[in-house]
Amino acid sequence: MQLSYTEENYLKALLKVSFDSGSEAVGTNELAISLMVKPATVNDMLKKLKEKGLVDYEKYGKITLSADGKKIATYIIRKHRLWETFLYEKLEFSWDEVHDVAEQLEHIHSQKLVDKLDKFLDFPEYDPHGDPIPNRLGELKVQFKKTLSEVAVGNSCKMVAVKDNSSSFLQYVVQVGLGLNNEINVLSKQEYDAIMVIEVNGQRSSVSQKFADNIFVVCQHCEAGKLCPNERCTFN
Amino acid sequence: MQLSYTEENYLKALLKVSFDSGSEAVGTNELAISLMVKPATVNDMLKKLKEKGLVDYEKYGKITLSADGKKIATYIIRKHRLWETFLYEKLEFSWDEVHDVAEQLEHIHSQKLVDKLDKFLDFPEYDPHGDPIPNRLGELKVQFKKTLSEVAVGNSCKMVAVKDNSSSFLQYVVQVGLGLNNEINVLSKQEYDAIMVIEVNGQRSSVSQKFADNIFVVCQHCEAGKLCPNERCTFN
DNA sequence: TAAATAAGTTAGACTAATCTAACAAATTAA
DNA sequence: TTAATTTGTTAGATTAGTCTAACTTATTTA
Repeated sequence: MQLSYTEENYLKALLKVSFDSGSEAVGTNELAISLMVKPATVNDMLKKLKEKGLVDYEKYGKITLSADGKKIATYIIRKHRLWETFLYEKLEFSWDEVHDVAEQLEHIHSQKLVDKLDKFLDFPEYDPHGDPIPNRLGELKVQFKKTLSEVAVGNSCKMVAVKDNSSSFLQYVVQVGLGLNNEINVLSKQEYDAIMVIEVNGQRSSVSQKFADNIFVVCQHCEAGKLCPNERCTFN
Repeated sequence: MQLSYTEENYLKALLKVSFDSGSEAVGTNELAISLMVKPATVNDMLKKLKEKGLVDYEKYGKITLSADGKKIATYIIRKHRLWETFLYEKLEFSWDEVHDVAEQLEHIHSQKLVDKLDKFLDFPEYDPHGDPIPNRLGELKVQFKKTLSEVAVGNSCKMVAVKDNSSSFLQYVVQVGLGLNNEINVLSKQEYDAIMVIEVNGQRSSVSQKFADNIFVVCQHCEAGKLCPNERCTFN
């Protein structure tokens, strides 16, 4: 089934929104905001995607991806993250530049291209933002991660990914001296507005709740994909 | 000016048809055949492209690219050929597989991507089919080449490019034992239907006029981009 | 629980890219 | 130099993706 650029984007958005919101079921408005179109437009497209068996959806009900739809959406995520990795690793794009170009490249139709790119990159497991790359079968590593905002004062943690992939956010992250696998010490936290003082490589910065919500971390003793062996770890 | 996928394809086709036909000016029908749409469709698009100042065109007259149009078309060719080179050199695609994927990749919009890809490939001058790759300024190497069908019996020549980039043709070329920079001896030629017997690396094959029309060659003494110093060379 | 608000749907319109069928102009050939 | 043929144009229709404005259903809250 050959889908249009737009249809692919709807499936991808559906997967992403359900990831971010934590719940399988997604609403029309939510999706419209994510895709930057009007709810009416989403409604029209939903009918088409339902017709094609890619979403499960009843009038006035919540939207979920069908098994087929999920497979396709995951494949698009795979392509997106492989391209990001290519741009970053091979073409020396910076962290904050890769997302927008990958948004285009993810829609190239060629199974062979994806497989060969994967091999060329030596089967990477994570993209430059720390997000796991689905494998050929659509499986992806589950990380036991929290957001920085959940870390208690006095604890330290390791940054493993970012939630927001926008250029402006990523540039800010770099400005704070932060990068993947860096250790972060949480020195203090305002009760009123949750502003945190953090320390990274000796550099102290104050960051907002919004900022901390977009940084994913694990306990520095944790290994990716496993529960931390440290009994006192607050991340399990 | 951000052009659509389709508009870009019209400009590219215009450049390609005028290359192939040898004349700047192109007709509606010719273009329609090249793009595999109906003449009426071409006519509609031409009005739009004229509106945007990308083609010069009067009712019932011939079509030519404007300076702006030519620049854009050349840039698309540049992207196409760089991607072909990437697929062939880095991802180990075969000769006949690169074209179709490059047809998609050429429409990715990112100046930075093109420049970085160019650098990554070490500024290649020719693509896997022997076609010259326009540089950043849109300049491209001119080759003093002929088609195999123009070579007289008893002469030998060197294959430098193919005209037809289709998978089926390229597979046939490989089958004949032929590749870029191979020497070809023209052993005989039928007067009636121009069928040629050629020899490549000791392998003899009979090839049709159509085949020979799609193989570009130079005298084996010629250097690309220069007139051959050999006075008896029939290629100058 | 009834009114207010939020969420979702429908009808009707627009644009881009395409088509078919009919028509007009230009070129070629008898 | 007219008729036949080729080439190019126009009008009207279609599909995909989007919109606005008006409407309906569901949820929240006073």
